[in-house]
Amino acid sequence: MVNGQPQRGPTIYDVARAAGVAPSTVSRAFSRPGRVNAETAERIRAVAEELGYRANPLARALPTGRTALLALVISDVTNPFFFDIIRGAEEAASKAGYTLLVADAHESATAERETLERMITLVEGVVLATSRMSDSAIRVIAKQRPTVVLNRALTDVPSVLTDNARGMRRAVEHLAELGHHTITYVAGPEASWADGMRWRSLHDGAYELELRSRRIGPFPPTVRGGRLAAIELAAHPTSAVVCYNDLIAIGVVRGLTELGARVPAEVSVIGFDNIFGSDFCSPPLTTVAAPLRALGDQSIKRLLAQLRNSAPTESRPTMLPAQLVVRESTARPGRRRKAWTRAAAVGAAALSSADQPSKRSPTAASAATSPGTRARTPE
Amino acid sequence: MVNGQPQRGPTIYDVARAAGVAPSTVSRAFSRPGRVNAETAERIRAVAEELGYRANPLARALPTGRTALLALVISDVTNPFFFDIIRGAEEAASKAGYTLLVADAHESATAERETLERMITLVEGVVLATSRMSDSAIRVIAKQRPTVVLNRALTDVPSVLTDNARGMRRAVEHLAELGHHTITYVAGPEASWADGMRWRSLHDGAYELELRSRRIGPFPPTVRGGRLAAIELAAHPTSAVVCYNDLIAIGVVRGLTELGARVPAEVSVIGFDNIFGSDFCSPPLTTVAAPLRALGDQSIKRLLAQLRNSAPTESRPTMLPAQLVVRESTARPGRRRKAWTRAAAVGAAALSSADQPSKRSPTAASAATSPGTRARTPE
DNA sequence: CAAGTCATGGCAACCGCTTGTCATGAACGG
DNA sequence: CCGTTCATGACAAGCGGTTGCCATGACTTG
Repeated sequence: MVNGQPQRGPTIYDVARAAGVAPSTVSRAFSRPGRVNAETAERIRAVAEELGYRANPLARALPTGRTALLALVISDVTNPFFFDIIRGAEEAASKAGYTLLVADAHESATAERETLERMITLVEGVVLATSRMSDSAIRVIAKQRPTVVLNRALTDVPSVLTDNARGMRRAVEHLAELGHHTITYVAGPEASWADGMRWRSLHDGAYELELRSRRIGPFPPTVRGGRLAAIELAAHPTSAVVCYNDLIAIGVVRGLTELGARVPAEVSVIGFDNIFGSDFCSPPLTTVAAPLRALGDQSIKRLLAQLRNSAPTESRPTMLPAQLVVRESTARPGRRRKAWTRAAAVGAAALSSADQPSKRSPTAASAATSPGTRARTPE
Repeated sequence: MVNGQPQRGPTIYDVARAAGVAPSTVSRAFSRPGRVNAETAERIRAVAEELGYRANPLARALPTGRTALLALVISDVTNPFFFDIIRGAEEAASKAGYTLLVADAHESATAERETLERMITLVEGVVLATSRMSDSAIRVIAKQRPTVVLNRALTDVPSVLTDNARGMRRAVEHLAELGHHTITYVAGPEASWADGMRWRSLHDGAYELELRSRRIGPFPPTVRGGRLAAIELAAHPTSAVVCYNDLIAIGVVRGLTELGARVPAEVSVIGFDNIFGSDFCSPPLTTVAAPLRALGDQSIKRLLAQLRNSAPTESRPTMLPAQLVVRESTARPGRRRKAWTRAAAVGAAALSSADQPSKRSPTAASAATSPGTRARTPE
């Protein structure tokens, strides 16, 4: 395009003139089905088509406030956790005739607020996925536009949650069954509501099953954060680790491996969310799968319900089930536990020995065997 | 919030009344710095602050056309390829005071066109990343709004590209150095411009280095697509495979492994893009790294330049360098090539034997060893 | 046949901000 | 002392739709 100004197309006035009716009639022909004589409407539609008329969403939104835009604020685009959430949300939104504005908060409450500030006036509703903002900041938002929070509970603000408690419970049971006695929780961001929830559930579950639990962290919810955690883990070894999320878990596995610990032979690691990549990392991660797509879908649906009813429909949180996916990062505890800790204590980048493939029974039917793999790390 | 209608805040009229000036003066106090007496402006600003006045972007955009919105259309949110592109783009956009609208085309030209249709009137400019639309469809878009295409060349439409040719050349050289004689290219979507480009470069490079090349596909650019490709590869074995992208490469590796072929001992696999996950899959992928972040950043910058100059500034494509990242999915060709093909021919889900860890020299200094890993696949 | 209904289309007033144009008066120069 | 110039602020016309209300005329009904 040549000129800088956005091109303006034909307006209802042009259509009206061409069709020999009033602009208001053109408007109604489109937005108010029965309000206009069928034949007239048809004629108008034909003329509009011919002229290439396209309603200007801005102009429409100005008097009505209906922008047909919904915002989905996520804490980090770079986190695969949000893939399917976005997908689910996008689908639900566009099916309802809305366009989704995806905004990234860069894991920062400030950035989140600023971004929100910028687009709140533009959208009809907001989904805050894994928000890093304070409760009160969220309430400020909720006062301006219908709001739904994802993976966070907040009185008076509708929310959709994963059943972390049950998921975590299953993870703990799994480890208990394998024979572990102590579980270490690798914590994620302090600002994360889910993090507190998960830790509490682990703690309670462990208590009931008579296991010991401890917690380290917080760590950034990234692969890098997980590797940091691995170093700390090396200092105080356990046989079983549950991580805030898969990203951390992947980092932990890699970090431990580099430090010479074998996963799962010496340390079992469980992640959370079942993100893209958790099945093809090495070893494939045992993880508590979040219903990602459904989370996105449901949060938009709740938002739409609110938009329609013009009142926060019953504010009980929507609770979606989690599911333990057992892969190959967990096994019964071995005994060579001290070996790698010492190695780690000595130096950094490991000089371990573990060479024979781990022996554990595959959890599912199919059982092809793959060659070993090295753990070099070109970060 | 209680009422359904988006809340309307104070307007310039309210501010004007409270400050005892005309609305136009309030408007200018904000948008036209020197146009209003400094003291008056200060007073207005104070009153506005006190009233909590926030300019309504819609109302502002209506007469001016300046929505401060930019669209980034990507072919699939679920593809990690776009992570850092989005990041880079988002950053560049918000630094320039624009908000980025990220839209997903679901790998479909139709969906892409529809989405675009819906938001083109809303945005000031468009970046088409890895578009699946036809050239002519893109030109139609470009006629309506300033447009930049990413990873695609198109006369008259500014573009930013990765130097695929050179990257592919490096990949081919790498395989040649290792001693491979034939290279199979696993093709991605036919609608992808980059796909054609990559294949051509591979073909040419192979020719010059006196290797043989062939091509299979197209396959969907997903892990799943890669596994499909693996089956086809099993029918016509080669020692070296270059894939359209990392996702396919990961799928190929997994598929081959399940079929009983050892990677890289029997088959070397190279991916493209260096996406999230390509470093922690098993084995870590040798890949041609695209400058993802820079791609996002540069495409927005070009778009902004166009927006400012109100004319497509010099239309030479911006070319960004690619880089071969050698990890562990490539090695010199082995001889047991026939083994896995037969196995594959026999049945599907593999029953291979390969058990001893592969032996190859790590490419970099550090060299910790990890235990073997199973290839079960809970898809 | 008069009065009441109803379907249909037009008029005009917004929505909130931008901006071209003009009025006003102070400062300034000759 | 008068005519210019300039800074400042107000007026009002849009931008492109939406929508409440009214006018018109056809049709129904008693």
